[in-house]
Amino acid sequence: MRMKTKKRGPGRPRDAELAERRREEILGVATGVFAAAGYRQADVQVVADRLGVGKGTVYRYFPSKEALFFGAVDAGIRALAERVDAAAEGLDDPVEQMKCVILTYLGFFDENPDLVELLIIERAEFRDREQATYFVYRERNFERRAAFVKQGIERGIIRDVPPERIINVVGDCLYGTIFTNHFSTRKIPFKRQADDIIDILMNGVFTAGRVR
Amino acid sequence: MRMKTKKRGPGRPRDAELAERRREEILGVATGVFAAAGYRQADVQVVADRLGVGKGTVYRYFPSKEALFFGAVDAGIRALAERVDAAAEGLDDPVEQMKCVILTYLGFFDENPDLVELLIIERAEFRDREQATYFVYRERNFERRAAFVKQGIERGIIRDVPPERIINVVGDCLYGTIFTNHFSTRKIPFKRQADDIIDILMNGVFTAGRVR
Amino acid sequence: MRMKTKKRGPGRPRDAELAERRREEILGVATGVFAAAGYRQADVQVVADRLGVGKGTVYRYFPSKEALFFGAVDAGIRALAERVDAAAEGLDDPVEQMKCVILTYLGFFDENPDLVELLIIERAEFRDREQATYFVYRERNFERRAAFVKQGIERGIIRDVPPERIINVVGDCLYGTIFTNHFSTRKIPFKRQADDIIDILMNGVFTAGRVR
Amino acid sequence: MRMKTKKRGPGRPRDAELAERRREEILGVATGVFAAAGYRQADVQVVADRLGVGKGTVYRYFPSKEALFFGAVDAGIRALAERVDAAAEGLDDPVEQMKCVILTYLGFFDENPDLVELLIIERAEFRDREQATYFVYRERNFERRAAFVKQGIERGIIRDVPPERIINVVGDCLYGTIFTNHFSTRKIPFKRQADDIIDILMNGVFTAGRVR
DNA sequence: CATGAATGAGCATTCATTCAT
DNA sequence: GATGAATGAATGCTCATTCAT
Repeated sequence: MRMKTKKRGPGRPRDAELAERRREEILGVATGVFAAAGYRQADVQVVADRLGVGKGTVYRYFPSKEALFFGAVDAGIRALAERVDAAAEGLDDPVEQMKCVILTYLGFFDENPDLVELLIIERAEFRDREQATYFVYRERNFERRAAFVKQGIERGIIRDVPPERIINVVGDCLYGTIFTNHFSTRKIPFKRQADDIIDILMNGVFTAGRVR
Repeated sequence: MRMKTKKRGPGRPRDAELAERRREEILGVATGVFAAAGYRQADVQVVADRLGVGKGTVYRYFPSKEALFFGAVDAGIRALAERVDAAAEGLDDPVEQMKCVILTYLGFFDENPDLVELLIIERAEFRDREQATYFVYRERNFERRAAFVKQGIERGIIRDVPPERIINVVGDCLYGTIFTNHFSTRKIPFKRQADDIIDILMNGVFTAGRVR
Repeated sequence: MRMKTKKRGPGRPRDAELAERRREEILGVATGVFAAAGYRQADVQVVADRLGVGKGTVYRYFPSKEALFFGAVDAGIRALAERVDAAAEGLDDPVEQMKCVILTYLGFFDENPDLVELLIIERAEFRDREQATYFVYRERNFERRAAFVKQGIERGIIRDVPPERIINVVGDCLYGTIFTNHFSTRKIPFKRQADDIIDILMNGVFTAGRVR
Repeated sequence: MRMKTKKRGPGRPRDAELAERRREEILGVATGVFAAAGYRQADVQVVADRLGVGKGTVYRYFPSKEALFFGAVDAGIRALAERVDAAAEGLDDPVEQMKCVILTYLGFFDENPDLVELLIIERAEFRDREQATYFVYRERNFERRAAFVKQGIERGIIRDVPPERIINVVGDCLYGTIFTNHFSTRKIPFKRQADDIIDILMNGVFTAGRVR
């Protein structure tokens, strides 16, 4: 870790901050370009043009188009994770947490539709990868969510079924929802959509009391 | 066996049946090639090679690579629709029907993983299309499903919520599930998966009796 | 010349006439197709389609696309020659003959614009040929025209310059005229155009009496 | 010699001059290749090979084969116009000017036979264009030529006929001449040819004094 | 460091011609 | 004879990546 507490000496400063800012700028533009054009169709030259820099400069920051793409996906997923974590933080009630996660998740993709495109593109172009970026994220959260579900079960709020089952179904439902939102003509405000999903997932389709 | 009862004019007769068989053969191979390589990477020459025909022959049946791709997607979606319709036919009970649809749907994609790839590729490559093929299929079934849900509500089996809400959530859940199945390392037998989904969607996450 | 005075014996008649008619039909269609599309772009299949026959049939009458093209050019040039010869026939006055030839020539190409295209296409595509078809035609007529010019000189009507000079300039002028007519936006009725050309070529640009 | 008096920003500087030189080099080679092979048959790779550069480089300078072709035609026509204009400049006598234009025109095409091929190819391949490049050039010069002809008429040197008539016939005659020169086996030194054309066009075919 | 000129592998598509029926 | 299914050679164009300046 480089310390920056001391004043630097003479000479050109290694402006790591500037570099970092530049990197993020590039990723922002790249996200838009990839989302709009697809991986193959996206032209690194276009990214450079929009940034007002040379193509070589982009290659200084990212060794290849692929690296640029994955940089964009990672940044997107990281932003999603941060947002969801921040929203869920401090919510002790499992139910409240689940509701909050759903709402935040849908809200995030509503604001960042490009990321949905990136996720689909990742799968379409890099089908060899063992696990897509998104699912790495999902796995990383698994234990935390499972703990919450268990808590809910212990408190008698959540039905006593394997937590994994709940997490999977909820996760798939959300994943399917963002895809459908962006790939079909369906237009529902994400807040109402969150309510709908929460209602069905929480209470089920059946009239109360009836169990399969 | 081709009947030749009618006199025919001079020249080589068209054999519509043979042509249709050939068309389907081509689509079968193309599905595999596209699913394995992606749209851009897929080489029409490879399709021809696998069929043991010339590239020109493929172009006799499909005017372009794009047409070939959409032919494959359409055939897949049509097969899905047929299978699900056939399975659901004759089931009067809304609940039984819903269960059956879910099971058949997951079973179909379990058997035909290539179609999942095709769906994702369609979206990744042809993002300009107003509505992806899959969603045309979903819309086509909407009314039918809504009628069943209403029936279930009238009979007091299904909670009295807008049928649209149920159909959307169930649909998104299934859509998300097949994607997750094929894009993550998760491996669950589709039957158990169907049971899991049915359990959660039918009964909800909450303990019985509790409503939001 | 095949005699058909005697009745033929039994068996299928060698219907040479039908074949000839078919050949001409094909050439007529081919002329239009080549003129409209150019040599490379013209598709033999299109010729067959317009005739309502199979592609193989066209190839029965012409061994190759090239033969088909040259057949069309030859037919066109032959028709031109016939028309011009017929018109000039019986005209003894060299001046009347020259006028008549110019008028007929321009009239022919006015009626048959496709032939102009064919001539240009021949040159554009078959630049290896020693002499284009059109110039074979021009050479074939050279002697005849020269004889007339000489006659005119002897009679004191035509200036005493090498007949070749006159024939070349008149020929080039006509050739340039039909090309210009079809390749530029210039639209002048061919009769007036003939008058213009005749006026200038006959009387020159200078005021009478003045000679270089 | 490139001046570097001004400070420039980082990165490789654009060298507009070099680029222009390169562009012209490419056009020169392309002219030869198109003239020799025709548009369709010409292979951009051959152009690149002859230049000793990669195919992509050619495409850096010209966005398409078509643009390359039209670039070559334009350059040729521009060179023609410059040469003719330069030669005619300062000649006040309408007759001298006309003679000079004819001589220079024929001389130019004698030196640049490739351009004749390009003109014919343009028409053969791009028959949809409203007006071929050559005729744009001809139209551009029309007014200027007409003014000279009028002057000649006023001075009593040129017969009092519509100037348009003279310009058209002379223009068509020249156009027809260059085509004939290159498409037939006729081989006449261009100077003599110019004299022949001038003689006939100026003085006419008829013996002096006789007018139609 | 930044730039952008140069490269060339990679792929869809067309269509003349052949020949089994 | 007639047909049309099959073939495959031929080529324009794109764009990631490199590297001289």
